[in-house]
Amino acid sequence: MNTAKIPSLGYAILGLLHGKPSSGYDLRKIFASTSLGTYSDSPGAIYPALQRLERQGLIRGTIEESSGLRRRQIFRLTREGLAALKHWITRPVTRDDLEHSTPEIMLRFAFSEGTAGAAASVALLESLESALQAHFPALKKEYEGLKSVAPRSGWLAFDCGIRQTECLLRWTRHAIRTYRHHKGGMS
Amino acid sequence: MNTAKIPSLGYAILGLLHGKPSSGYDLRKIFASTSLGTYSDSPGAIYPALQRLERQGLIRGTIEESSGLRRRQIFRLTREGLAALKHWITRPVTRDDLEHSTPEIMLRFAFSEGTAGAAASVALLESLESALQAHFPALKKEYEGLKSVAPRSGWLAFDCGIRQTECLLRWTRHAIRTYRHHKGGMS
DNA sequence: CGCCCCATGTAAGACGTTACATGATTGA
DNA sequence: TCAATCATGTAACGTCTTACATGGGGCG
Repeated sequence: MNTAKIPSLGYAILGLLHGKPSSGYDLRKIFASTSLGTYSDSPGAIYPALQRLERQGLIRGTIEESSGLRRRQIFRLTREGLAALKHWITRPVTRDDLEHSTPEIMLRFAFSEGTAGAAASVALLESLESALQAHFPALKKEYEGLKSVAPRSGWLAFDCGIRQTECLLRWTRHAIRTYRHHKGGMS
Repeated sequence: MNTAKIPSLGYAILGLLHGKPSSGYDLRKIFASTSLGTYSDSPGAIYPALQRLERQGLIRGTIEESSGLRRRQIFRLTREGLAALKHWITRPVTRDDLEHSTPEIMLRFAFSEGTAGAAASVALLESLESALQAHFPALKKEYEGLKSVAPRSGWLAFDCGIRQTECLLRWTRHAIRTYRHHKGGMS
């Protein structure tokens, strides 16, 4: 398998293209108008990213001549691109994922059902739940150590992190229940 | 005023140095052992950052000869550095802050009390609260639009974002109450 | 005609990552 | 003496940001 690293923006693009083949301009509009991970809508980020993905064989662009407007290139996922997307979505959540990029986990989950099916969504959620449970005691312990030495605003900020983690865990369980409840309705 | 942009890591360093003058190695250990924003502990990030900050006149390093070990350079904030740190902390929270970097707001708050005093901490919290309140309706509206068209995992992921925002707002109010309750005890 | 929207790109620079290099001291 | 730890740094590389460039089409 091609193991070149793909940045978060790359996966966002792959996920969007899987949903609907689009041009670079279309993608820019999506990034500009929605709070999808809040990636930049700047051409200097998106067009080079598309070039990289095409060079890696994960997407393929075809020029659309039909309409009267200027040349428009529509990109589609290749088989390899779909495989890379699925691989990214289905791999288990690690402690590292948790500490460095919760938003990226959410991006993975957002694309999971349409790309890999509801079973993969649930698997990702369960992986996230257990990673959170494993991570939580260490967080609490660091908090206890901090509370005695840090200024008030320091431990309060840490408290915010703990609350957000608890909130995330509650959401995870809620999402799992949502899937279990009406288990039908796969796309 | 010197308006060169300072990246998030730069402010993290300024805040830590304000708390306690340290060497690059000390800072690396702090980043490696605590979950302070989860910055990298790699020398390739920290030493260049220290050089930049010194070039900008925000910190000054003095070589410590005393102990038998290898040359150690201890960095301290300059007056300009303290001013830059205060300026960063006391500026109001914008919608842009909210969308792109909640962790950075938390870093600002964590350093606020020790750097600019409890009054600045409360001001930052109040600014955050009003920014969150202003941002919330738009979030909800986007959610309503999404719910009808996106796959389940898509709107569930968005729901997570909403819950986290609510959680952050609750924490903000809790933190404000904490300050109001025993208003004494400034550092 | 001038202006804005569509649509694509490039160039320069900043920042972080990974990996490597260096050298001194302490302890087995 | 060999390894680990303290302590600092550099080099190559990839990616993102900001700003600029280009060019067709519709509209007033």
